[in-house]
Amino acid sequence: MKDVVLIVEDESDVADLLRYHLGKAGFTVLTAPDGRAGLEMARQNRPDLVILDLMLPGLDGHTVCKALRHDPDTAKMAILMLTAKSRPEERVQGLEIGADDYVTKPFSPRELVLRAQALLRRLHASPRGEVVETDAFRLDKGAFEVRLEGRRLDLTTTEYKLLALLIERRGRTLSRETLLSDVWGYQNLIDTRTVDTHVRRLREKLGPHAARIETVRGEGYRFNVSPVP
Amino acid sequence: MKDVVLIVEDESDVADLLRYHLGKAGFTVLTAPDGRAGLEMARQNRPDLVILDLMLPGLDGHTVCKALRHDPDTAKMAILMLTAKSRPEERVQGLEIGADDYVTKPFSPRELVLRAQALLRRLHASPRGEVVETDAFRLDKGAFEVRLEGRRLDLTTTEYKLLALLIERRGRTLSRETLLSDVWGYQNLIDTRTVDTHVRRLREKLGPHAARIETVRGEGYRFNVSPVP
DNA sequence: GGGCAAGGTTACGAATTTGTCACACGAAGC
DNA sequence: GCTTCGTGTGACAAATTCGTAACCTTGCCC
Repeated sequence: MKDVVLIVEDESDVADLLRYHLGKAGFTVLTAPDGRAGLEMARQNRPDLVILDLMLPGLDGHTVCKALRHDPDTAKMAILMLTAKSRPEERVQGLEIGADDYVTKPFSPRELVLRAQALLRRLHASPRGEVVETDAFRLDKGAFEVRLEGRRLDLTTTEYKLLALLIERRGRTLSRETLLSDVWGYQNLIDTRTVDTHVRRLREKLGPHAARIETVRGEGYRFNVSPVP
Repeated sequence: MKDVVLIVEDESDVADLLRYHLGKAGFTVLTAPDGRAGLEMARQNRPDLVILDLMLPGLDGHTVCKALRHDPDTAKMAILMLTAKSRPEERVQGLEIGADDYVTKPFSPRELVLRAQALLRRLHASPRGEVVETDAFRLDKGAFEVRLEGRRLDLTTTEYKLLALLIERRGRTLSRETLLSDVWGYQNLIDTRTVDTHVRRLREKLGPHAARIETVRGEGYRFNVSPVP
């Protein structure tokens, strides 16, 4: 189960180094070049961990950290601060603002990865539900969420149920009747065309991956693991 | 819904015979002429059952079977091995590798269909989603529902999350902050009194079991397994 | 190409859901 | 008894969500 890490770092060589090592360690990596982009990406994609440079153009790390903790959607994320300074008072200040850990530059990539893993181990102490993963999708039944390439999809209950069903039975064509009976419950007076509308709404939210939900003319819909040839 | 069977068999007359009888028995039938194609088709189409000839060009049945069991996407499928040999040691070897059942050629189509049906009955009997049961409550995370004395509770998303959390951590007092952070995902923006309202709504739906959600004055709420003394 | 059926798209009103508030109630402290 | 604090209760408006209908596009068969 891949964890998602967001790197907020303006120096691209440092970001690349982090991306390489974290990727190698099995994380899904997102990056943002400045504080404002970082905040937006954190809110949109809900990473498990945010690695935050203290020195940033525009909003600095402390401000971003406070904002993350303050914003409803991002308050729970683990935050690891990166700083060039190692003075104890800086460290304390950082932790007070809400960072979970602190690493000083220059850092050993190995140490950083270990710290990240330790943070997430703590974060995951609460048990998660069952998880189904395909190449780009992750269905987390415990958290009621679907992630696409690490980004959390914002789904309604019906949409979640429908997508969860499609993913669980991926590779199979499911008739509208099957979908209606499993998602809506079986004693329904609901029009089968309703399925079409919900599929459309789902596809909209899947963006470039919309084609994953394939229409099988006269049969129903099917979720494909890899793009159709 | 129809069960899907994948036949991996290089002799087309045998494959046709199987296709005919399984189709007549109500299965959706897919075929693959060799091991490599079989693996690919299994991954793509996720059949319920794979009927696997032991003797195949290229990858042999044992290798395919091991590969199927190794990939999490295909590991749970039922596997029925077909072999020309009936020596007991072959049978044992096949079962050790992970096949669920074994049929020797020449076989009676009727027997094979019966064995396939038996395998699938077993497969479908095992529960899918995670389930937590107390004396009167059953939380089914897979089906997204809570049952009280067998009756399905009609809950909204928020109510379900809240009740699921209380049941999962039953016997422990959970503060409003904890509940907010776990159900809503954060603690900052929402009034803690909101929890009270949702607890009230839940209790309403629990009817005579309302007291199961105990108020711990000044602390929070707690779900009790047995009625409060 | 014409005609038809299946599916895509958009719009919209109704129903549901949700967070907050105001007030009522009751236990604990004085 | 009186006050206070924490919680229960009912109401409400805003936001979300849903199913349907109407219209448009596409694929398929002749």
